[in-house]
Parts: sequence; C-alpha cells; structure tokens
Amino acid sequence: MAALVTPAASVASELVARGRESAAVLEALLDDASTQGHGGIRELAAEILRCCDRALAALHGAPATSRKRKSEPDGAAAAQTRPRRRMRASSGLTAARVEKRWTAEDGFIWRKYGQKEITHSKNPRLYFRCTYKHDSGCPATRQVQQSDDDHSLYIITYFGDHTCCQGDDGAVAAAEEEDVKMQPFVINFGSATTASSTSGSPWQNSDDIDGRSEISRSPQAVCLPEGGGDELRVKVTKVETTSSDSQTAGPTAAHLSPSAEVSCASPAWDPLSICLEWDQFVESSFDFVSEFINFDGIVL
DNA sequence: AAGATTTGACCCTG
DNA sequence: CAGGGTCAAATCTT
Repeated sequence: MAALVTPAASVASELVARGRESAAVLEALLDDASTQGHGGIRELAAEILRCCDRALAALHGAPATSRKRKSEPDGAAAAQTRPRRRMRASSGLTAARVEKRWTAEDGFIWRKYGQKEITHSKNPRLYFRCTYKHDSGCPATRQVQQSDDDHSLYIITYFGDHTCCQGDDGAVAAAEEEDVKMQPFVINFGSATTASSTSGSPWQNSDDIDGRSEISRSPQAVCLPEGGGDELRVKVTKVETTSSDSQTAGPTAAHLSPSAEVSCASPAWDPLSICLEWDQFVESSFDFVSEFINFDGIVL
C-alpha cells in the first residue's frame, strides 16, 4: 500500500477530481450541442476527463498496470479450495452510506465485479469495488441501482472507506463530504420548459452505468438555455449514513432525505478555498470553449 | 497483450 | 431454500 498520503497529494487529488467534474460538465454541455458541430471540442473535453482519471489514478498511488486477474492453474479443483467468502453483514465491514444521485459518478474509479437481478426490483444491482483493491488493499465497495420510481436517479450504497487515497483521515473525510455536496446536481439554465430534471434528460443513460462508461461519461444532466437564461440551478441530494447493523435493510429501505434544491447565479460549487481556480475555470467555460484554450499544461 | 466487463456459478445468511 | 454478495473464466475492448 504505497498510496500518497501527504497533504499536498491530498489537495492535488481533490483538485484533479474537481477538474474532472468541470470537464464532465463541459462535456455534457458540448454533448448537447454536438448537433451544432462541436464534435471536436467534445473530444477535447473527453480527453480532459481521461487525463484527470489518469492523474487521479497516479495520485492514488497505484501503478496503471499489474491488475491482471490471477489465473487458477487447477481450474475447477482450485475453485473447490478457494477461501470461503463472508457476507458483508457478518464481516463487520464499515457502515454503509446511502446516496441518491442523478449520476453514478463520484470521482473515484470503480471496477465492476458483479451484477444481480434483485427480486421486487425492476433494475439490476451493480457491484463495484475500488480499482485499487488489489494494489492498495482498498476495501471500498459500492452498489449502484437505478431507482424504480425515477429511472434517472441512482441509489448508491457505499461500503468501507477508501484507503487507496487515505492517510489523512481529516482530509479524506472532508473530501468525501465535499464529494457528496458537489456531485449530485442538475444544471438548468433557466429554460422555460420547466425541465423536470428527472425526466427527459438527454444525459441519463440508464443502460450505461457500468464501470467504463462511468469513468468516461458525463454525469450531469444539463438543460441548455433557450431564452438566454443564465441561472445555474443545482440540485443537491442529501445523504444519510446508516450503521452497518442496518445494512441488511438494503439501500431501498435506507432513509433517504428529500432533495433540496438550491439556485445560484454562478456555478461556484462550494467554499473550498484552495479550489477557487477551478470555480473560475468553470465559470469561464464557455469563453474557454470559444477561444480554444491551450491544454499543454495539463498533459500528463 | 493487457486490462476491463460480463455472467454463470458458488457461497453465505436468514 | 431463497435471496443476495462475490468470484473468476470467458469475452470484449483498447
């Protein structure tokens, strides 16, 4: 477990994560505008996302390679002797954290390891573990399931904390809290179409929440302006934490708070002082698009 | 070729 | 025994 644990690394990690979010928003915007010939710029935004992902991976202290699956030389015989698995309920793993989001994306890099049809549920439950489980022994896992009631909502249950980027508990806790605040949002540029952000969103991709697309795809639902509105509307879904003892109740039984809607004149996400530059970056994203900023500085 | 995803089977708990 | 969580071979993607 050779994760970077210095405060500087923690800050860098968070900055990159935030930059990635900004790029995701940009890509979403451009995606919608693709019919007007912004395909090349979209690709650029996608490249930013990829760069940020790689940077995060590096910061998390894991080599980009060596994740090859172990092969079982004895085939079926090996399966017979494989270690007995333990169910989470009895494993004493850390508490579950249930989130209800518009996107399955959360800034971490997950690897899908299973999918299961759940009884009395229309949508399958997807199982993810931290990409760095084997490299850093990171125990973090999560389950993602689309809401039966609202297909544009994802119910995400987190188990365990990320140790792959941990070391400074305070910093990590702050980062997680931050993540919760800034991830689940819907941007509405004051469209007259009341745009129920939960329906008809062009960005939701219910068939595509597997690990790969999660990393590469834009998470936010965005409505482009129709009449020149300039207000950004951020929808924040509150998050509750449940105890491990109540985990067996499952995500759908967990207590989810109703969403709170917040309107703001600018897309400044929150008052993290060290990240002001990114806020400015986002605010000027449209200008930057038209001027074709030089990305040399972010090449990794 | 290496790494990620899919998916059926295995295993555990209630 | 049913339901749910995880494993890992097969398959796909890059």
